Order: sequence, then C-alpha cells, then structure tokens
Amino acid sequence: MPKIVNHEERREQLAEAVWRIIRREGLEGVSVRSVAEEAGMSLGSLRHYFDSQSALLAFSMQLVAERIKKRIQSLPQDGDPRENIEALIGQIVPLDEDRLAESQIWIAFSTFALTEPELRPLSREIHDSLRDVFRNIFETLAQSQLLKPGLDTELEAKRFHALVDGLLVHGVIASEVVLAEEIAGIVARHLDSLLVP
Amino acid sequence: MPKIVNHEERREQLAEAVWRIIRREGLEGVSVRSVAEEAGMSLGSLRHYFDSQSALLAFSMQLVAERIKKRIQSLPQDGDPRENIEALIGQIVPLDEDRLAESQIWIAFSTFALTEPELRPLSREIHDSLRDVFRNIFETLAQSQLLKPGLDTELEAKRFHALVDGLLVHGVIASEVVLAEEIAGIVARHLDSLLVP
DNA sequence: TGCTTAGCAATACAAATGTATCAAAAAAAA
DNA sequence: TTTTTTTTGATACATTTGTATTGCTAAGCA
Repeated sequence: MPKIVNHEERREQLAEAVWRIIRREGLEGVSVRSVAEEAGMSLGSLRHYFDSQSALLAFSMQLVAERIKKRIQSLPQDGDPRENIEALIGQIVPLDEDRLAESQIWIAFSTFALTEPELRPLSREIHDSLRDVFRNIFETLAQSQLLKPGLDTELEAKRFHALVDGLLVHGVIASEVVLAEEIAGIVARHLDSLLVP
Repeated sequence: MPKIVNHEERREQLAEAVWRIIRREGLEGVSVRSVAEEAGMSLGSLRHYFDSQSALLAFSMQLVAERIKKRIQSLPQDGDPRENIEALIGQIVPLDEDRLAESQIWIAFSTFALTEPELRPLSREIHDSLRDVFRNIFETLAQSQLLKPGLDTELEAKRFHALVDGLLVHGVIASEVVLAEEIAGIVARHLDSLLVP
C-alpha cells in the first residue's frame, strides 16, 4: 500500500481552500488551479480527489451546510425556551467573525445554486430544513402557551425565518456597519413582540 | 455623419441582454460573446458601446437599480400612510413575475459586488438608500402618531428592512413555493403589529 | 456627388480554463 | 528486497475568455 493519506481529510482541506477563495475573490475566483494552489497541492492531486470541478463545488457546499447543521444540533437544549431560540439564531446570523465567514460562503453558494441544476436541490434542502426548524419552534412555543394568544404560528414562523435571513444578508452586505449587538437587539425585540412576558 | 443610432438605447439593449443571461444561467454565463449574441449583435459592436466587460456589468447593475428607484419614486403618495407603505414594499418584493426577475438580477449583482471593488460602492449605495427609505417611513409614522407607543423607530426601521430583504431572498430561492399572497400577508401582519389600529 | 466618420463585423491573440494522460514517487505488503 | 498500488506532479490539449486591431459600410454634410 502507498502513502497513507486520509482521503476525507484531504477533501475537506480542498473544500476549505474553496471557502477561502470565495471569501477573498468570490466564486468567480474558484478554478481548479486556484484551489489547488490555495491548498498547496498540484492540479493532479486535486483531480485525484475530485473528478470534476462541479464535484468539488458540490462537496464544498455540502460541507459548509453540514458544519452549520452539526453546530446547531449540538446546542444544549437546557435553559428556558427563549434562551434556546436565541442560541439557535446566534448560530445562523453573523454575530462573530466565524459566523460572518460562513454567511459569506453560504450566500455565494446559494446564489450560484439558483442557476446550477446540480446544486439547486441541495440549496433547497437546506432552506427547507431551516424552515422546518422555525416551524417547530413556533409549534412548540404555542403548545407551551408561551406565544401571545391569537398568533398564526405558520405565518409567524415564516416571518421570523425571513427576518433572520434578512439579518444574515444585511450582516454580510454591510459587515462594517451592522454590529453584532444590533442584530441581537433586533432578534430580541422580535421575540419580545411574540412571547408572553 | 454616419448612421444615426441612439447610443443610450443600444447600451440599454445590451444591459437587458445581460439580465436575461443572468436569469437563465447566472452571472457565470455572462461573457462579452454571450451578451453580444443574446442582444443580436457582433462582438465588435458591443465593444463599441462598452470599453470592457466590467463597464458593461457596472452599467447593467446601475440600470436595474435606476429602474427600481424610478418606479418607487413615481408611486402616488395619496392613499393613507399604510397603503403607501404597502405599495412601496410591493415594488421591492417579488409579488409578480417582473418583480421576481428584478429580484433575481439584483441578488446576482449584490453577491457579485461583495468581492468586486468596482461594483461594491454602488451596491452599498443602493442598500443605504433603501435603509434611509425605511428610516423615513418610521420617523414619519412616529410623528403622525401612527406607531404604537414606546417603539424604537431606528430599530423598527432596521427590523422591517431586514424582513423585507429576507422576503425578497425567500421569494427568489423558493419562487415556486413562496406565494405572492404569503409575502403580502407577512408584510401586512408585520404592519399590524406596529401601527395603531 | 464625393467626403467624413460613427457604427459595425471579422479576425487575431494571449491568457486562463476544465479535463485527460502518463510516468515518477512513496510506502506498505510480499 | 521486490512487488504492488495509491498518491503525486508534469505536461498536453481543446475551449473559452477578454481585449485589440483593422478595414468595410452607410448615412449625413459639404
């Protein structure tokens, strides 16, 4: 057997190189050559781990989605419901540098996926699963009588989901201006308007 | 003097060709050749109207921004304040096919501008001017005593702005699923929660 | 009628790109 | 040590890309 190389690890290294290029130059800057150089390996090496550029992009997109998903799933579910929700949102919205990086990468991939049949299903799947998360939140809140009476849970879930994604976009577009506290404050205000005191 | 050709009109034709390609194939599909073909003219012709590809892209982005801006400015300001606001939002959010097209194009350009120093200022300018629109709305509402008491107008402006941009993104990502009435309903619900009855 | 010049089309060219091929290198297994 | 096989690097190639050049066309002006 030849040199022992952790196949999956190498693939993740390449995906992370893709991410760095996306942040620096956008998806237009991602070529097989630029990625290989960024990852410090040769073109032939990259080709050994990914049969095509689109396979590399699909994997890179999938990986960032998985990382976010895992981080969300590993959140402690103690604390009161409201704290749980704010912790969850804090994993989505760009409150710190890491989250900002992820948001930039995710926006780039999502936009790209709009016209790439190969990536679009994945993009939609992530979007839908996040929508379901919001649905669950509100159904649980309603059952626990924590929601103000008379609210349409389905509509409120969609409204909150849109607000959170809007904050994510604004955090990326105006990252020097939109402060983390601002985002947190808006989320807090929204929850105040929905939950019983 | 040679053949009389409306210079500006030709440039707009080319910009519209760019838009069609963006909708169909994304910004990656926009090359000087594909645009020339889409517009039904030769490469040399295109070059005659735009010195470079980035000039073409900058103009195309500027033009879509101007068209939206003009449409917003030409809105009748009669009707009660709430109707004015809903009419304004209706010009931003993808409630019909034309608005959906504009949203798709705008998202593509905004994402592209994140890493293109030449386009970024324009993107920020549009973002900021829309932010000011929301600010004005809420300041006017507050002065007219139409806002529920105790609201932070600055924060509410940002919250509404984020919600609207989030709805725009969701309308584009899930255009087959997110219905126009849904979007309108969410906006209406949000205004209900802010305005005095 | 001829002249001037904006508009246009064709061609060229270097650079970058995705993909393919192939042989060398390296390390485990025999 | 020899064999085997994954890993790696180099090179090649056809396409596509942005840009530049050059000459032709056509329409208004003298």
